[in-house]
Amino acid sequence: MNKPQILVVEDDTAVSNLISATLEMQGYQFHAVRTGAAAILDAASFRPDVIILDLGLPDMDGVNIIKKLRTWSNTPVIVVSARSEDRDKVEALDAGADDYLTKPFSVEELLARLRVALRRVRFDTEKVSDAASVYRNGELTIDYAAGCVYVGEKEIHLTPIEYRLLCLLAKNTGKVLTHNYILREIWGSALPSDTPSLRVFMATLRKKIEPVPSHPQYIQTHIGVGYRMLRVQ
Amino acid sequence: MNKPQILVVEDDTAVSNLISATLEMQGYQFHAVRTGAAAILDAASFRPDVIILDLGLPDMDGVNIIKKLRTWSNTPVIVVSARSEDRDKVEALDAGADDYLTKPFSVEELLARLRVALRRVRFDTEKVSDAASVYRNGELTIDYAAGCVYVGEKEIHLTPIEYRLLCLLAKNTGKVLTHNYILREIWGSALPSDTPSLRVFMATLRKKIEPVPSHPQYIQTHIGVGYRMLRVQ
DNA sequence: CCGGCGTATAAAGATTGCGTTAAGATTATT
DNA sequence: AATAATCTTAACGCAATCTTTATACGCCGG
Repeated sequence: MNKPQILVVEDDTAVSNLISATLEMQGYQFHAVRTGAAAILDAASFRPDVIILDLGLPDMDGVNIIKKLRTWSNTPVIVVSARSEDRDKVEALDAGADDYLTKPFSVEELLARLRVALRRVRFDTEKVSDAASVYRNGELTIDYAAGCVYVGEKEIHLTPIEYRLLCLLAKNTGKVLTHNYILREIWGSALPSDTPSLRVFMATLRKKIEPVPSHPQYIQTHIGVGYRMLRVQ
Repeated sequence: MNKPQILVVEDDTAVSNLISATLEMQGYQFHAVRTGAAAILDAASFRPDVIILDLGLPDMDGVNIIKKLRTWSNTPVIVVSARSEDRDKVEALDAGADDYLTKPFSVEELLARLRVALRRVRFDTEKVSDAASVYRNGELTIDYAAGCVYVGEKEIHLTPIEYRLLCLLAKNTGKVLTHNYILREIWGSALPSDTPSLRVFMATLRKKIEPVPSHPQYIQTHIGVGYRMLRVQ
């Protein structure tokens, strides 16, 4: 394996420099960015092995960055945050972060936790070839990095849940996803009361992406089971 | 997936009880042991999905437990320790631990980090099990992961009960399944009134998968007993 | 050849689950 | 605090599915 690539997302220059200097000294290759938007773009284009993410960025909420990332990537995320409340930790970890360090942190500990993350990447590299950052299926295009969805040439607007739902289906094109699985993935815990909600979202999603919503081309219903994204053409 | 299995290794009764009670409340299955020797034994026999390990055990050094474990297992290990020195953390993490929590810890945080570890386990096993999830018999193909059935190249649509019925027969190819057994497996309880229903389902299933439904190739009737899936070709 | 037994098949209800709409509640935005 | 966007909930018509019922078929011993 080549030199590990690390993406550092941190707006505080002092901390960023500290981390960068440390990584350099350890022989890692890295990119440093200062905003959430840049983080998402870089995660897609540079394909880092691990992401070190500060939660307190100026432009986006850190948890939302993680969620957005997790729609298409499994790259380990180590959160570095000034917030030390349990709530913050739980929220970030449940959103998909792999580890959480509270500032001020020890450089040694960060490096150790980084090694843990890299160990895992090495372990399951090639087993799960990380998805591409653009998904195409028929007329449908999802640009994960930008968070945009197109039907043909036209960009369409999706609400957050609609977007995550579509990504989930797209990531599992060809597989039937059960209601419970979808509910767990999108809502976290499967409150059975949310099932009707899922139907509503499917309806609105189909209205936005299907040429003829009453005869779905992309999203197929499996009655009594769940839904499935079909490969078109 | 089944209930996650957790192994708790902790000699302090108070902490052990706290963790156990919490796990129980969350619906996890767990074993609690008090020594390093027992931990190694249980990790081998019990095959937990995650191990929660206290470093300060009476009989062995915690780091050595991890090292020993890592010679043959990749089960995620979450360390819980009273030592908060960087040296200890680095040592444990580099020995193969996946996470390190310092006592006193918040139960919420432990649970969140546990979920992170379980997420990884589930992900790994999913990818592995995918390979063995296709059944082939003559022209018949069942893709368990995708939940689809093909006859030749053509996908055919099955209702939930038809699908479960076919899977049941397929998983017992060559064996005769009695009416009662099938009724219990598919309907849960064997109400004898459902037997005619079973016949109807067999008929529709045969119509969908058999080239000549009146001369079944796959599903054989054993009069007075039940049905059997035959190995074709 | 007949009649009983168990099965296959068809068709007719009964039931369940889905899609859709719209209104109310919640959350984000300004 | 007001407004807009989003999410949740409830209701209802409709379609798919399941169960039931009825009839026909084949096998076997008399």
